[in-house]
Amino acid sequence: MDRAEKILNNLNEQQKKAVKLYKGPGLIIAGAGSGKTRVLTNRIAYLMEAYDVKPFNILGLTFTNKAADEMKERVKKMTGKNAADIFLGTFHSFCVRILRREINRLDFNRNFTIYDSYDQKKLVKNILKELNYDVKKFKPAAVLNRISNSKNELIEAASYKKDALGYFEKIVAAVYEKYERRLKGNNALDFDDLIMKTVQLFVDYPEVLNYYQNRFKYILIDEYQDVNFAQYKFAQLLSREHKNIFAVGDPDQSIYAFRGADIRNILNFEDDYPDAKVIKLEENYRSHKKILDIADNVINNNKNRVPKKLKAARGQGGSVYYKTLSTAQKEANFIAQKMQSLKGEYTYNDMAVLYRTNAQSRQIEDVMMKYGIPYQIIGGFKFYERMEVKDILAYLKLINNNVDNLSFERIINSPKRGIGAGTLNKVQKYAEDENLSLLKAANKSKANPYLSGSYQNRVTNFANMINELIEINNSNGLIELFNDVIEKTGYINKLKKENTSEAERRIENIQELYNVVEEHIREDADNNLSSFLEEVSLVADVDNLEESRDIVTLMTFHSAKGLEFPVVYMSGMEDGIFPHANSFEEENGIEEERRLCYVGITRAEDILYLTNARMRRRYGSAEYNSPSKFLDEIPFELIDNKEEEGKKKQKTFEEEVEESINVKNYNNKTHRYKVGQEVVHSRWGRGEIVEISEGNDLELTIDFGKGSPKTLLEKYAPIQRA
DNA sequence: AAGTGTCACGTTTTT
DNA sequence: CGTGACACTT
Repeated sequence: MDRAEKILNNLNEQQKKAVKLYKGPGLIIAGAGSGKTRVLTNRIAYLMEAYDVKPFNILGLTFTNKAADEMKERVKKMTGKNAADIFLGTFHSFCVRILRREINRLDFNRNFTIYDSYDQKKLVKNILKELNYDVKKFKPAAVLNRISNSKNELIEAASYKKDALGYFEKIVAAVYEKYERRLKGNNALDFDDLIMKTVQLFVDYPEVLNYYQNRFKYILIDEYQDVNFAQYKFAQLLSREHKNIFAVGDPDQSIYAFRGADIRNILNFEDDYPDAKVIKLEENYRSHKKILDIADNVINNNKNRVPKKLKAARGQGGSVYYKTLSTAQKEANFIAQKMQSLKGEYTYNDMAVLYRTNAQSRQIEDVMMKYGIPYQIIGGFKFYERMEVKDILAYLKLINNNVDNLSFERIINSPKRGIGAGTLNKVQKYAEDENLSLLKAANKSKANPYLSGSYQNRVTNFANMINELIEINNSNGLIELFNDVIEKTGYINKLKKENTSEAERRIENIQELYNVVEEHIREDADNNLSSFLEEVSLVADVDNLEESRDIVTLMTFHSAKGLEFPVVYMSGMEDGIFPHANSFEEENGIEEERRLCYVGITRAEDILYLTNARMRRRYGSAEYNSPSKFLDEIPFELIDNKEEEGKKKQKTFEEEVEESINVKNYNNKTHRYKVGQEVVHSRWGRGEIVEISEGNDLELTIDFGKGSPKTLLEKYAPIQRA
């Protein structure tokens, strides 16, 4: 059997048809778990083996690096070494690659900085203030949202202004214009620019478009249901010449409307590409039938949808449980208990907890710790949002792009060097007078008339330090640069002097960032500052998913797309949480939430838990939600534990609360322990409380039967009531 | 300039 | 409940 034939092995008929598509547009409607990654990777391999397509003529676009890396790995396995020449990456990373080569045409410099949402918000806020708008009345986030949406629709500042009718729109228009000028001045692009500017380049410079059209003759796009207008246009332009566009997606899994994804892009594919071959993959290899039936019942409530029904290749079996708990706390406890009892039959990395908002992760995390269940949180881990990490990155950004004024502002007095807001203001004023970047202005501080002598010195010293680091970057590698940034800024030294546990954590985070640098060099064999910053800017949370250790995964429904787990816990199934209250007024909001629910259900292979709480705390105060309307859409007979639940007399809410708390009053709070009570500790096992004392914190003395009784702080001890 | 205290406000979801 | 913005003090 030759290699091309081998690629078709173990594929079903529809998959084979898809993989064998050669030229012309193709649309693969791939239901959840129908092997879409397999089709994508096998088609890439098949193009090379059967049709002798050169790897460097193939472009594969995904939404996360993780998806791209997985595909790369699989293609490599099937075809051998030449897979390295295929461009497989995210829309954003591909666009950055083009822009690094071509952006000088748009009057930017190649070493542009990529601003993240935090930077963007800061910039918008500065501009609102400069334009004398009240930031409390006109929220930077809201203004930024409008700007971002416009960019996703390829609407430039000038044309936004033309159509701006309302009062708010006019303000947005003014900010948008200034925002664009500021970005250009800082030689920076925001996320949305990465796509928009590339499209602009293609439209304005036909020779550029022509080059990339001929370079990438075969284009494959994953998650096509989630492309926004800019990405849609981008793909259309790039494929216009050779028409070899192969789009894979599932309209029922479109969940990114809030960032401009437009489901019509996939629904209208055949209008855009009239001779498109359309293939449907409806065989699901992931989930047991019961789970698919539930998913099917839920998604069927969407009106705006092309009917489709998945067939369960795995057949009957699978379990679905539904449990309501009195509080979110108990819901988390319930999940942890079920995890422990499934452990053995399943491993921890077979299990995932999904929730609608990141804020919900906290109480689940607490309980995981309490039970000693190892876990990872996707997205809640805001490493790159930590102050110290952002500071060090700001140094690196300024070194890489000397006109990046936003980074300059961030670090000129961090760590503290006696340059406060007043002095910064004077540097800015001088920079404006002389039309200089802040760093250039700082370099000329001796001539700055606004600054007195001692402040001239402080600013000059700072500028000199940056100059030195720029020199170091020119002649040394990344590691040396990183070490010198730490050294010359005295960043870690100053933290050490603080001698607090908080400072200790900061130092650890900086060391972690150092590890990221090392790993970047190791994996990409790339010792270049610009590529490091790019990688750091374009990582998705889910890219850091740990799969080799035996740990449970906690993440949002959104992050879970594309993943699968034998055991899935869908938590917070409550109206207002999921579907989220904000979706109630949005047009098609509920349908989008329902698709998200569908995504959640179809992550499960064997066992699905649906849980909710009657009471949960938000902003510190109690909130009472009724069960999610999506639960009503699941036929009763598909729930496995209904009898058990039915037999047991439902306790009233008050009874359950009574049972769980209120043993003794303490600091105006209720707690759950009393002397003589049995508890279980995650490490020492069963024990009895022999003493309770009330210092600043509640202390429990517990006798575990071996050795002397141990005194533990209630708020940290990994214990629960037996 | 830097440190401390008080108050309002927020949470969808993310490349 | 936390965070962050701003006012006030040193």
